Amino acid sequence: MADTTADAPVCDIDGMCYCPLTGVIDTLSRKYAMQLVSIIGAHDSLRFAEIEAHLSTASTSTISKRLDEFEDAGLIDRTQYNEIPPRVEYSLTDDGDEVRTRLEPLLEWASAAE
Amino acid sequence: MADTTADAPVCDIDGMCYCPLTGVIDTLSRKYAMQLVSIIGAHDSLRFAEIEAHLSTASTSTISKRLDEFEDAGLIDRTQYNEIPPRVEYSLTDDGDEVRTRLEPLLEWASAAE
DNA sequence: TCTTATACTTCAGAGTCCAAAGCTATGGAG
DNA sequence: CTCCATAGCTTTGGACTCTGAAGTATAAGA
Repeated sequence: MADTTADAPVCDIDGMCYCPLTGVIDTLSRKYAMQLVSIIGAHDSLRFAEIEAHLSTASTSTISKRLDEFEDAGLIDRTQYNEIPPRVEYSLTDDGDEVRTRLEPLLEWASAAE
Repeated sequence: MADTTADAPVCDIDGMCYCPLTGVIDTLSRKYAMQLVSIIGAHDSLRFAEIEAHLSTASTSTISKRLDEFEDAGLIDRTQYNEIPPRVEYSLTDDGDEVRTRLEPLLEWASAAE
């Protein structure tokens, strides 16, 4: 009863447990985030309108936000070509490809279970 | 231009792409959802207060909602013991354990990258 | 001049997250 | 007989997030 550490018995188990995990997982814990990583990774690079066509249930603004967040998190590269009409291409960074690789088994199982 | 299918050139690539994937992925695409599966799976079974202790940044109501969603999705079992005070235990189903297994590589990489 | 094309941004409304307080039931202390 | 403690939630009101629809910028072509 008289313990120096008040009462915080967290992660005192044999196995592993990713308790207050933040960072990349927070970025992926948003609507369409995992699908988006998978879609970009399945191609070498994609333009905004192509992403929209693949992920037609997501709104334009949500896709735009996800792309911004991924760029901030270092998961994707955004390459802008100053042409008219403008052209922008998105592709995965090495970290982004790492995430996609580790996401693949989950997505595969989830799509088989539909 | 004169095509029977209006204009829906989706997923016409060599590799695979999980485009409008819904179901389990939607359930996992919410705050703390992936951590929650991992935490429950790391133990045989857990009580509500223990989950709260592990996931202390999440609010009570959010944890409650995630647990309901997981039960609806068939990822966890909820066992209620009618004692006073009441006792409830949560554990992964076979599907839930399958998800956890496939989630593990991602969480491991994400926690190493922190 | 009007249309087309691309890649967004802005808006209002609906839905989701938060902390804190309340609820159910029972047994024991005062 | 009233109060407190315990466990597992639900409720509340305010802040943040997602949605579809509409608007922005630029220049070539009809």
